[in-house]
Formats: sequence, C-alpha cells, structure tokens
Amino acid sequence: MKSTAKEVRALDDRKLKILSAVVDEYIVTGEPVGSKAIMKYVNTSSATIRNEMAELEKQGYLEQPHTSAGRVPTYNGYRLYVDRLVKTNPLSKEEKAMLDGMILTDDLTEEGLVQSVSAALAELTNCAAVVSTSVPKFSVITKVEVIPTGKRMYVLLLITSSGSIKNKVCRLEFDLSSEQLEFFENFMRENLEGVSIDSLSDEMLKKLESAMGTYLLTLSPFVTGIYELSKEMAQQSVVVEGERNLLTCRDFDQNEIIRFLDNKEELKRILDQSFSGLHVMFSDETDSFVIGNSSIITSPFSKGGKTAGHLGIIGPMRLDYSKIIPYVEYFTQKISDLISDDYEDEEDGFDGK
Amino acid sequence: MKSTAKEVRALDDRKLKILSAVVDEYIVTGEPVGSKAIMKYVNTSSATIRNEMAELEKQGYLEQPHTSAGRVPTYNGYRLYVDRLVKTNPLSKEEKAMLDGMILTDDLTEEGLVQSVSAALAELTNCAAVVSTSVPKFSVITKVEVIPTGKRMYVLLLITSSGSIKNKVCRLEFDLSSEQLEFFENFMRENLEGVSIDSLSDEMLKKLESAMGTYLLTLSPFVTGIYELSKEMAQQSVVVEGERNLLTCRDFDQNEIIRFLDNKEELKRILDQSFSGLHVMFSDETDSFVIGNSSIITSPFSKGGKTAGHLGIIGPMRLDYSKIIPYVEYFTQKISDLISDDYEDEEDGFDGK
DNA sequence: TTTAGCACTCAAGAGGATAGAGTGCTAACA
DNA sequence: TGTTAGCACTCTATCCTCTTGAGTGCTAAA
Repeated sequence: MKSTAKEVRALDDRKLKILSAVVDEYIVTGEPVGSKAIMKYVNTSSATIRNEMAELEKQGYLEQPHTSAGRVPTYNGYRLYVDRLVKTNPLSKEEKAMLDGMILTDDLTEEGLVQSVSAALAELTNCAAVVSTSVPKFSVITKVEVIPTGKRMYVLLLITSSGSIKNKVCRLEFDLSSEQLEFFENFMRENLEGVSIDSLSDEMLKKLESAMGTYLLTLSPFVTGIYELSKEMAQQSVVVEGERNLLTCRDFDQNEIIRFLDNKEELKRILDQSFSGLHVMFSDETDSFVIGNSSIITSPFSKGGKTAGHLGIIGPMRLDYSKIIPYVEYFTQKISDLISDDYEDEEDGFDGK
Repeated sequence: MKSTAKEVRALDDRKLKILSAVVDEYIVTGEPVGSKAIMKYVNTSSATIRNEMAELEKQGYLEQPHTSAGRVPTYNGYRLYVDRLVKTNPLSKEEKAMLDGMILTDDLTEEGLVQSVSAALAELTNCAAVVSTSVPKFSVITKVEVIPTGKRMYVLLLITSSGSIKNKVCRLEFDLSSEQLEFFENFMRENLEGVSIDSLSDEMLKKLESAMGTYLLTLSPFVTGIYELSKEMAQQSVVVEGERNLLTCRDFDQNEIIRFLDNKEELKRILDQSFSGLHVMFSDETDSFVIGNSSIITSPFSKGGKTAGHLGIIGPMRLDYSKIIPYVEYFTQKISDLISDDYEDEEDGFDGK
C-alpha cells in the first residue's frame, strides 16, 4: 500500500528489530509468529511486543491469518526486510570452497558450466534454479557453412561471434553443382558475416533473396533455413533446474506449480526485464507473477564485460535470504569469471603455456 | 500368483463377462465396483454376481480394499482383461481425421514429427506420452568435419547415415596449419566414415590415436571430441511429454511421480527392452517399475523398415485401454509411414517434379 | 443353480467437546 | 508516558462419538 515517508519514519529501531525477528522466525518455522517467540530477539515483555506488532500490522508490514493467531509478514514486510534489514554475511573461505566443490568443472562449455552451477544452486537452496541466457547484443554471424551430406541433403551451419552453433538439415529438390554451392557460400560470406543476429529481419531476407538472382530458384530453401536458424539463435532461453523442489514445497499450491512448469513464457517475460544487479522480486509486486507466494532472486552474469544472462532461484517467499543472496551473487560472479576467461582468450589473447 | 491352466479353465463365460464388467466400470468410476453395478452388464441377480465375484477374488483377479467395499481389479485381473477381454474397435474415418488434425505437420523433421505426435497423444489420453528413440543399429558415420571459427577455436561436426548431426566446440592450444587440418579431415574420412556409431570403442580410439603419429600432439583434442560426440549419438534417448498429466492424476502418489520425473533412467531401462509389437505393461509385473499402480502402453515405429524407436503412454492402470490402444497403434503407424517416406526419398528415389 | 432376505462390517462424514496458542484490553507500575 | 502483568476472549486443530449407507457373506427358499 502507501508506504509514505511518514510511515517509514514511524518505524523506530525497536519496530524494525521486531519486524526482522518475525521474518527470521517465520522463515525457520513456517508458522505464524506469536509475541512470546519474539522475546528471544528483543528485550521487552510480550505485551509490549504485542502492541508493536499491532502497529506493524496497521502499517501493513504484518498480518494475521485469523484473530487468535500469530503474525506473518506481508509483501511489504518482506520488501522492507530484504531491502533494509536482512544481514548478508560475506562468504567465508570454507563456504566458497564448498560451493566451488559443487560445480562440475569437467564440462568446460558455457552451457555445461551454467547447467552445473544451476543444479548446485537448486540443490543448495531447495528451490528451483532459473537461468535465462540472453542473446548478447554484440553477437554477430561469423560463419555460414553448407555441407552436403547425402542425396539432395545438406546441413546448414550457423556460427556466431559469441560461440553459438546451430545446424539444420535441408532437403532440396535437386542436387547442387559445386558451382552453385560455391556461389552460396560466397554470397553468404559477403552478405551475412559480421551481421548481428537480431538485425536479420524479414526485409533483409527479401533483399538477400532478390540479390541472388536466378540462383534463388534452387537455393531458396537455404536462405529460409539460415533465417530460421538465426531466429532460433535470437531467442532468449529460460531453463528451470530442480523443478522437484517447487513441487515438494508445501508453501505453494500444487496446481499453480504444475501450470507454471507447463508454461514458462511468464517466467521468460519476468526475467526479460534484465536488471543490472542482484534483484529480489515477490509475487505480489507484479500481478503477472504466476506462482502465488513466491519470490525470485536473480543476478546477472556477464561474458567479456557484457551481460550474457541471469541466474537465480525461484522459491517460496519464506526463504533464507541471508544465505541465498550471497550464494546467488557468488555463483553469478563465478560464471562471469570463468566464461570471461574463455572469451578474452578467444578474442585477443594467447595464454602462454 | 499361480494362474495355472486349471484356474483359467475354471473361468466360464459368465465369470469373464463379470470380470470385464468390473474393469470397465472401475475404469470409468475409479471406485470399487459393487455387485449391483454389475447387474447393468449381466442378466443375473446381484446375489449370483456376488458369488461369482467372491470366486474371482479367490482366483486372484479381483480384490477388496476392505470387507464391506466393492471389488477392484488386481494386476492379474488387468492382465487377463487386456490380453483377452478388451475390445478394441478399429478407428473410424472420422476418428482418424481427428487424430491427424492434432498433428502439426509444418515441422517436417523427424524430431518435430515425433514431438508433435507425442504431444497429441498426451493431450488425448490425459497421460504422459513417452518416446524412446533408439540409435538405429545400421547408423554409420557419413561425415566428420572440422570448421575453424576463431582463434584456436574449431567446430567439430559429426553426421550419420540416419541423418543425425552433432557438433562441439573445441579449443586448442595452438592454431592449426591448413596442412594439419587437411591431414585430420583425410584421416577421419579414411578411418571413420562408414564405421557404425556404436562400434566406436575405447580400443578403437587408442588405435586411431597411435595411427596419427606426431599429429596426435596437436590434434588429440579433436579425437576425443569426436569420440564424445559419437558417445552422445549412441545414447538412446527418452522423452516424456505431458508430465502434468501424471502430476494431476489422483491415482498416483505425488512423491513417487516427482521422483519418477526427476530420474528417467528407470523408464529408459524399461523401454530399452524393445518389444516387437504393441505392448502393455503393469507396475506389478516387473518390480523395477518406478510408479506404483501405473501401466505403460508402447508400440514401435520404424524408419525404412527398421525399428527406430517406441512411442506410447504411461498412466494409471485405470485406463481406457479400448480407446488408447488403437490410438497408440495408429500414431506409431503414422510416424513410421511419414518418416519412412522421408527415408526412402533420401536413400534411393527421386520424386519426380 | 439361482435368488430373496437379513445380519453384519466398515469407511466416511457430521457434530460436539476440548485444549492451547495467541490476542486485545485494562489497570497498575516505574 | 511507556511498559508490563493479568485476564477474558477468540479461533483452530484435534479427538471422539454417532450415524449413515454401501456393500458383503450366508442361509434358506424357489
């Protein structure tokens, strides 16, 4: 609701302490928190705490499931807690080593790394890990190749500067002469190499086709094939790892989870608004959130200094933010470091040996 | 239990009719079936039916959840029903048209087709569709290609006679000379083309490596890369479509389903024993079955006359077999027809025009 | 061999009592 | 004026009992 400056000012130190205590306790127990339980955290009587809690409720930070129950944090309560109250301790040496140990490093490809990290994150947090990999804005086509592979069968190959490869089988009505093949490869080299993936539009396609002259008659399936490949590449992808953690989480409504897992478009849209740093979202915030009572923590990772995607978790609001936030931060940093190594290596350097 | 010839002989016509009626009724209602409900199917009094049911229970075809409840089919009951009693009507023209209409035919690749059919099957049956695609035994390597794509970056490409393509990025310590590249391509062409995918063993790898002489020093990552690609290709794949139908099915134990979906190895193993025709399995049969109370119906589909995989459904035992069995049969036949068209086209023919 | 009739069983649901966790309010206190 | 002890009150969760009704097995007659 309206969290005006006045209201926030009205939150003295003790109120904040109590709010924080309620959230901390609720995160652990999952049950509405009563005034007595808070006495462990604050040095006053339960009566005083009750008074304070009643006020926190009026201000919209807490709520009661029913009259004679304890308090539960509201969306605003969580928001305040995460933004201003939660204490995230930097990871110790041992913790970092533990996290590192959970990542398989035998698969050195970018996807392999990200997949391994997200599995670790899901395992660690008992949530589902989410990864969205955006198409790097600076990604351009570096190679178009056609490989004959059978009677009238050709494999189209598209490679970009960011290292993605896609292929597609194309069947033609006729076999091509080597002259035709050569023409196509040259034509593609001249017209597509260096072109950025997401700039390949319908119009561009039309222009290309008309520039091909009579070759178009036989080669047109290749052109549309390349076009489709580029479209596939330009698509942002979202992967959810550890879905079982959502299904077994009793904070959620089963049916909602099933619906969510069945259709990840919604999630895609949410992760699309790429945020610059670590970001915590709650399900009440945007009503487009599919899963009620959920929260999403994401952080971007980068490749060669440019954002390459986002990694995070989706779980219940009742999360141990103080632990999970550093995990997400550490892992995204880790990914950035590892794939940027690769990247620099690819582009400029030569790493001695 | 022991279903000896004597016992089976003891099943006169009326008993079979009653068993069939119990299964039919139970499939619809999901509730234990009482003697009165059977009166709709058989022209005798409920008392007689009760006597018969008591005997069917003694023989192991029915059971009671508790004393004063109706009867439910046992595993043996289902087995007998499916093997000898169920009446599967051949599909009508309209039904076939309806099924055809559910298949998207704009993606003409094999995977696209199979995916579309399995989605339709899942939708239609409210079960999960399962597809296992085996590596065709006759599939051989037709092409190995290396494409330079950046500083010390190369794409390995492996193509087989059955039309699968896989690629892998390989990073070397040094750039290769064109002479080295040429050597590798020739070497691979001579040694691997025509070799069947699943015959590529560790020993073969060793032999190849030793045959490469000094080239091995720089090219060894390529060899292991190719080896890994072939291993990936040789792997039988299992895909489950429509998982949500399992999760929302109240005949199952949620946790068991979640465990099942998390680990499809078990399913893979079951589908691995490729059966020659349509096959119905029940969860009691092999104790390796992950999901209790489930049944699997599969049928093979073929490509150019040779088995290419299996398509089917996994759902509760309480299935409308009389409808679903024809669906599975029709769809696998359909797939066989469509991809075999392709295949013949690829290998021998020329379709005019 | 079949069937009507009857006593019996058992699960599921309705209703009622109880316990206990937690509250708000009042009045006393520092 | 802020804090606290005390108390009446509220509401859920749980347990127990009772009832209902579907369905059975058995017996005796047709």
